[in-house]
Amino acid sequence: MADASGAPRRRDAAATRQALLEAARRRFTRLGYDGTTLREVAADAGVNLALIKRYFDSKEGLFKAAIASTPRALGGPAGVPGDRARLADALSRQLSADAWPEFGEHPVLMLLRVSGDEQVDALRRAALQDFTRQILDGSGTGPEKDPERLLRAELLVALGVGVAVIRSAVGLQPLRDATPDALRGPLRDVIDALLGPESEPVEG
Amino acid sequence: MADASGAPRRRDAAATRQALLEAARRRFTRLGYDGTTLREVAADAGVNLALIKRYFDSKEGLFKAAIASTPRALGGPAGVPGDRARLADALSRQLSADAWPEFGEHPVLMLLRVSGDEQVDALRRAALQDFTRQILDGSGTGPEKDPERLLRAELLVALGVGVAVIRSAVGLQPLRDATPDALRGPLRDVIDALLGPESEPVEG
Amino acid sequence: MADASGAPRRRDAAATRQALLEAARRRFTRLGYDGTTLREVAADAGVNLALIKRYFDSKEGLFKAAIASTPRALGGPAGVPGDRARLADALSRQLSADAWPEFGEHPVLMLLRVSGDEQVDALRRAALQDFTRQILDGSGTGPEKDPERLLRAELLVALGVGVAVIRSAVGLQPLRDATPDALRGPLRDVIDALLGPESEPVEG
Amino acid sequence: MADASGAPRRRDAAATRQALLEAARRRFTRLGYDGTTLREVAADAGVNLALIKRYFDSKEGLFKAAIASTPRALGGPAGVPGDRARLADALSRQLSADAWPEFGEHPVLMLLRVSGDEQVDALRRAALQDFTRQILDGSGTGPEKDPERLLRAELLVALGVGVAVIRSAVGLQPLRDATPDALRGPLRDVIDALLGPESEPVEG
DNA sequence: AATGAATGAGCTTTCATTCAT
DNA sequence: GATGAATGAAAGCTCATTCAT
Repeated sequence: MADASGAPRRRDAAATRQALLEAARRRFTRLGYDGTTLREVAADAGVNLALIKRYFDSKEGLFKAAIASTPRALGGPAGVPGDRARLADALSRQLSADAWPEFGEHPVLMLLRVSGDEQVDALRRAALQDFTRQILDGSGTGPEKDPERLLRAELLVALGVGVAVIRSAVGLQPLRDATPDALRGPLRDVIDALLGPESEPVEG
Repeated sequence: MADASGAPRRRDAAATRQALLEAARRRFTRLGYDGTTLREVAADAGVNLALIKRYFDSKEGLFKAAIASTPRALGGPAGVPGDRARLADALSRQLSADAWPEFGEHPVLMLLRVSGDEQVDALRRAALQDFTRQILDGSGTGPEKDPERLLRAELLVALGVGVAVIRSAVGLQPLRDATPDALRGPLRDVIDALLGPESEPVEG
Repeated sequence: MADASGAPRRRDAAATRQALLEAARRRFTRLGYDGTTLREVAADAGVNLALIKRYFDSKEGLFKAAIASTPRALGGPAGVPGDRARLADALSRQLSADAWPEFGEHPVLMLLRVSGDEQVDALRRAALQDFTRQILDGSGTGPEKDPERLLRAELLVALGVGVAVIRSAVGLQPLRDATPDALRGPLRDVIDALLGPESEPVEG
Repeated sequence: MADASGAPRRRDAAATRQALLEAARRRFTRLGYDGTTLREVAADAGVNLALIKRYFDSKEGLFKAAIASTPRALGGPAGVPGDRARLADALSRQLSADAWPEFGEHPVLMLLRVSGDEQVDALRRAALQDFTRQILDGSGTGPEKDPERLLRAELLVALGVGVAVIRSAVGLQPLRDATPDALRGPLRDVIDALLGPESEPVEG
């Protein structure tokens, strides 16, 4: 569907692997694990089906690689630095309608469902815990580890997941086409509500 | 798994149909569309596989019926009446760990994914719009239909969806086992943040 | 290859199962486990491939059923009764060229190779031990259980297995086309050599 | 598994070919034709898979070479010389439990099954006829070529084949672990029974 | 109304083989 | 001479669906 770009890309293992990985990521993100067939992934990548076994061993291996190669940073180059405004900004961009054009959908969707394999579950949990930690780090308050604070950060993660899921599954308007600008205000309000007033502007 | 209650329930169309529907709802909710097999649904219901065709025509027909039969009320018997505290209360109960024991998971999960069929999409959209409307109705402010207010309500719906999805997919703690009491505070904060301060207690 | 007899034999579970079993037995006997494909077995039986799953669950299930349904009696209706001449007679008939026309080969061939599955191994071992016991029973001597006597009986079983294998694999002449009459003399000599002179003609 | 001896054995065609051949012989003997995969053979030999094509052209080519390179001598360095005792001795050693440690199983097992290819069949037949001839030569009687005598020699070959097959396939005890000493007596009896009393010790 | 036999299509996986380098 | 990338065909298995009682 995508990369079958005429020239058969012969004899380039790295490129072939990469093409398969990207095709898989797109399909897994949009269609889920069961909805994705290896034949179609191979066709998208423009290579032979059996190469999936060669490079990823099995469908599960391909899925794990796809999950592992998914972007995890919430915000800028080095994650989200420490203040509330930047967190709101990062989230509103991440959750806007036209983010992730190369996936077709928000990549977090790949983290959901399938279940069963313990290793996959661990990967998914780790990814989401990563998001939670980034939110806490970016919330501009000390690392006081009280459980309610953790719960509140997880609720913010849940909000993000829910936005991605709803957009992908049913496309409610106006959420479906919301721009970063439209989301920034409401998200900032939610962040403040969940994480409390920003701790003193430490830096003057 | 459930209703194979010995006596073969011969010749009771309505009961048979109902048994199939409930079995299907449970499986679709927990395992998704692809993960649910008609044989198992029929076995759960204790009836013959071919009756699914008779009553629902096809797997998709069964799925549609399951979606259509899913509870839509956010709160009490007639939805959520008009004040902020009750909305927070209803949501915290709905999203707590042990709600919906008869489904195994939060029923909203059935509304997600599969896609493709236009009719199914319409059903799902309608269900989620229903939630949005109930939230707006329950938010204690006038029905001023500005789009941002709608977006903010949808974000609250997204939060709920996200909680259900995360709990089902990966089970982050402490969110996974959160009780209604643990959720009430944070949710109240989010509600207030998204829907603004409650309009003056109209009734004096 | 065999039973695709025009009329599709619709709606007769027992007959369908039987047809599959016979087709499987023929193929397993001639071609071994790996050499037998379920598609061909189904084609031979003139039924759909998926029915193998229905009736035997898997290839291994089919194989087990085929082994279990294989004849085990060395001789007459009730095994080999007690004297040397009848044992020689039974063996020479069993190992002659044109025995087992309905299998294509000697059914003992199905008992060989594949390995791996413990349950299958047990079935095979039991079948061959059955033969050994029948030989000892038919040897006209007391049941003195000394190990060498057991070893000698097993060598006789080995001779039978070897004849079947050689005939099937390479077809050495004159062994390949040997008639019961041609085999009786040599086999009688071997039996006597292995099991010792017949114990006193009891009914002297 | 065997020859991956560190240094990549570069540029030594004969050694590479030999390593492949030995690895193939081991696998074919233990696992049969279908159970042997070329990738594993190549891995055992520590060489690249494609070299099998270079040296043996195909899986069948490799199999033919493996068959052709299998030991055919029944007894000592120059086959079995002429007397009955030595034949029994040679056979009992050949058929004992721990003969052929370098194959894992008795090499005659490679001669069985697969079928189909005429050339392979000819090789196998020739090998078994070789055994038959050695037996007749070693039986201490004149080369009177009557067919029954041939049949009797073939039955002895069949006994050997059967022992190897049973040991490999199911492992009946006590045959499975029989030592040369345990086999010598019974085999001597069978030899005498099949080939008749030794003709006068011609050589004084 | 209800049952269970039968089917066709499609999936993942496995291999021998071929092709560039 | 040797390597590793790439391919095509076929296998076992699963499932929604249809057909005959």
